[in-house]
Amino acid sequence: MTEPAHAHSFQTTCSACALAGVCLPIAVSGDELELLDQIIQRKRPIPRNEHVYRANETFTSLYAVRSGAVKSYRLTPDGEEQIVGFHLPGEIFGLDGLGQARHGSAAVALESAAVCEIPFARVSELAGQLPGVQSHLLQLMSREISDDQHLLILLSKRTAEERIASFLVGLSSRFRRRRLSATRFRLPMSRADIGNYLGLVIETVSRVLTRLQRQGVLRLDQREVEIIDLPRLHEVAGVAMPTDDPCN
Amino acid sequence: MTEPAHAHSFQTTCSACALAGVCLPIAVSGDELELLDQIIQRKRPIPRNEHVYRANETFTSLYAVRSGAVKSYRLTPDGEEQIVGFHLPGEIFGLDGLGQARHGSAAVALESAAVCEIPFARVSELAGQLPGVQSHLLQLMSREISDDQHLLILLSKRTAEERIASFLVGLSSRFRRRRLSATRFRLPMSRADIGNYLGLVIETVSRVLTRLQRQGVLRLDQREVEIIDLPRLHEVAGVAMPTDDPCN
DNA sequence: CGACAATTTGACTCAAGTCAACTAGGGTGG
DNA sequence: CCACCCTAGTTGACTTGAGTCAAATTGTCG
Repeated sequence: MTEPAHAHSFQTTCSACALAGVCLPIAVSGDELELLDQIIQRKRPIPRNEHVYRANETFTSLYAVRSGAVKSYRLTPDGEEQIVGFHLPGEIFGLDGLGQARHGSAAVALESAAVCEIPFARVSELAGQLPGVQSHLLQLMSREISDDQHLLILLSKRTAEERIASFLVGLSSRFRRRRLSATRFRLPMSRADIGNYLGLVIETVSRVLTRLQRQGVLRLDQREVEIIDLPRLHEVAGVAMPTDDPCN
Repeated sequence: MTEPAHAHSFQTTCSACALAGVCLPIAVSGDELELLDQIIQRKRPIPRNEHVYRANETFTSLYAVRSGAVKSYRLTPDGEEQIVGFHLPGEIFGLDGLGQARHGSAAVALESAAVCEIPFARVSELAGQLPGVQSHLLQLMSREISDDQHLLILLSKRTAEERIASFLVGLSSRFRRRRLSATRFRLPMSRADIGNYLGLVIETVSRVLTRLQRQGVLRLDQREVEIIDLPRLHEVAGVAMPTDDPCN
């Protein structure tokens, strides 16, 4: 929006980005990537609690997280928020309002975050020409559907302990994918956010976490997590989490 | 699969179909529709409990319900099924495995059903040429995302009563869209399916339904529903259901 | 007509929610 | 540098909505 004509303001090109291979261009090669690179805008950092977009705003762009973390949520009819996803570096968000003209959800930075903005009109054009982009787009959307459906299963059939274990396992593999430690990381979201996402009250989240800690499965210090016994955590989870399950 | 070379075996063309305007071609016009018509295959009726596709089968086609009803479900890691959607005449299903090579869910007929099969490779081609098709495809997927997220909210924050009321309200508007009665219809699914979908046990479904009946909100006779006080039902629901909420 | 499947109803249980203190950090301003 | 406050998180005691188990009822179909 407030981006100057010369869009490449903040940092590298896609090909030089540390997140290449995690992010959008994964299925895109050579000159395709170059084209893409020209339409992606790197926005200045977004401070904690600031919105990337709000529910009902006109849909113009997809976004990729470069650093920090973002949550997206919907408003329930009674005005509460329901978090529908957390987005870590290298992940794309904002797909929801894609067919519609407006966003159905809102996205807000959990901590100071940098995002790339990808004007959809341009991607759409590209998609017409490059089947790689087209199919990658569809892949992203179907992954989103998959993720939501995994979460559905979690919410409709799983106990508090299973939900939280799954959640942590899921985070763990997302960190691993970025070649960060899968067993030691910092939670970018509050207990309240975790609870909201998993359909639990904050007290329950807290209790389950301390229980897992007492059982020696993990160690917690504030938002720092160390998973001591990952196999055990998998067992407790029983079910795979969104975005970490290769078999879709 | 077993379809003869001459694909147009069962019934009309899209333009003559009673469901035109509800189904896929809604955003497609004139000769586009004709093209589409040539790639859609009308399969012979699928008997109750027979699968349209199974989880993990290679993804080849989208499907549209012509008559009857279909549910799609995922298998949880412990082998139970989690229903993720019900599909009524005029609705498209099978979008889930779209980006992936395989279906993540399975689809099975709830009652004897007729479906149209839409080979995706052909649609994909078309989409490259006709932006109308392309954008309609995206629209379908984002509606699916929306629907799943509505269901998420339902499951994570709502009481049994609210879930069931929402479910009925949702069905009601889907019947209305087909220009059928919004207040008198037959449930195509069992109580067990409703419960599974809404994250409730069958006994709870039954109890809530009888309670709503006692309160004079609706009348039930087996699977026949008559909604006596739709506004009241809306109130009880508190939240809108998947696929009936125009504001995405 | 029997057998099986689907649904309803009742009695009891329990996982998670509610309410209410309490604790620990993390700033901020004097 | 410290007193203070504010937010995030933890813990305990109690309540409750929905699940479990069990039995009765109704519908369906060979």
